[in-house]
Amino acid sequence: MARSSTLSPERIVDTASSLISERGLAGFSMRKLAVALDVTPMTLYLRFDNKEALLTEVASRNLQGIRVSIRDDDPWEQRVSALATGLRAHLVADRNLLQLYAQSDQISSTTLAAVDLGLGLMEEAGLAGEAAVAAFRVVFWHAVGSALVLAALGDLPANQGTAIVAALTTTEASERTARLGPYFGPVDADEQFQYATHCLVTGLASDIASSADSAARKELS
Amino acid sequence: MARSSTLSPERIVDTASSLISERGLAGFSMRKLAVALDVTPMTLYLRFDNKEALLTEVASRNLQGIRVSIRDDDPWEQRVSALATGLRAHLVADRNLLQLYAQSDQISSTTLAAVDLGLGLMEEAGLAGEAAVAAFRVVFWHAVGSALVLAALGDLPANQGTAIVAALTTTEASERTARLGPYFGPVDADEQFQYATHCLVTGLASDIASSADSAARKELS
DNA sequence: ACCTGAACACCGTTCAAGT
DNA sequence: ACCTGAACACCGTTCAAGT
Repeated sequence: MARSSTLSPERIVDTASSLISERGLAGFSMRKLAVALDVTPMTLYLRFDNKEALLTEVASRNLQGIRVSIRDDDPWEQRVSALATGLRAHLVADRNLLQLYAQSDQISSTTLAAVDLGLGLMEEAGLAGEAAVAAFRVVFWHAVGSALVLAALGDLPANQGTAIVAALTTTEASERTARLGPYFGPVDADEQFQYATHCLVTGLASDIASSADSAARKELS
Repeated sequence: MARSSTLSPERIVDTASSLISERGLAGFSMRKLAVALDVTPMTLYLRFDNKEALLTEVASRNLQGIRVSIRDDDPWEQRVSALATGLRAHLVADRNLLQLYAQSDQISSTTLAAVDLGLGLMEEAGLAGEAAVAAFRVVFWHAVGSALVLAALGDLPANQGTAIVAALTTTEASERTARLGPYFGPVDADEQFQYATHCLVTGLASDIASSADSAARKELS
């Protein structure tokens, strides 16, 4: 009879995930996890090769939950932007876990319903095969990159803003940089992302349109 | 008389920097640094509050070396792309140090000649004040985000490519995703970045142009 | 088969003491 | 003023032994 107390790998990953989410990656240790599960540290090593393997599993499991939904009647640019925003929002939702993704090499090796959605958008724009995948990658990594930047900068955009002003004005700043320095105030990371995404998607659309043109010209000649 | 053996903070930071660069951040410790400097660990704590403060100093010092040069006679889009590419190249140059930047909250608080260059490009495009800074930020964080993505994924794009194919085909993949799965092969990270940068800069240029239009319209009415 | 206690080789950091 | 030895409270991981 399978005792309910049997320590399944799933329960280990679950507990590790909530410990990290609650107290942060820096405060996480195999020993604390063992205490939380009421076992000896060694017991964990019977399920996972080492700490890194366990963390990879935690990251992978958490990323599988990504779901993004967009409104079908919106224009193309807006739907692509919504996809990027949704992806980023999921990654950013839990700072402690995001920190984990950045160390686990696993972002791309998880199943994403969002991948299918994104590929659909690219095919709708007229791209096929490798070109569709390449265009999707641009949007996908844009969202991931923005999330990683946010994680790297921590939760103190105000602090960061003042810091750059200080750096820009103390050193041999050019007239231009000194003049624009004050505008390096606190950034609204979401607003910043929206602007960047708008530019990226606009550029992507125009690139797709112009390569469709040149393909059409090629067919005529 | 100042003995040459006096342990300056600079020498500590220098040694820490090369230890991390050579053997990686994971293998770095205050004790090993102390051995390398032939002092007691405690001596380091007389100069720095703790390990984190020392690492922040290392990151900050390394980022101050960023220099990007672009060709003045290239078209605007190309120069902006070159700026982004140069920034990213510097960040990516040393993987071990990049890992460090991602943890140090310091990317933006260092002096960058590149900042001045980027701001100049935005003013040249007709942007002023806050709008110039916002546009520059888009390009800057695009480069940083891409570098962080690269660091997060490690040096194994081939591996990563096959992993996503496996994930896409094993699960309930839609017809579309299964069909496009094979195109998720190994990615050339630099090529990927070039494409994304091209889209971003194209979109930025068109956004600048269209807001100049609407500003002109406003002035006429 | 599954789990444990004790140990090894490390950490970051601090104390009281030396010169 | 500047540096040290010894210690504290942790780590990840492994061994040999238990049931």
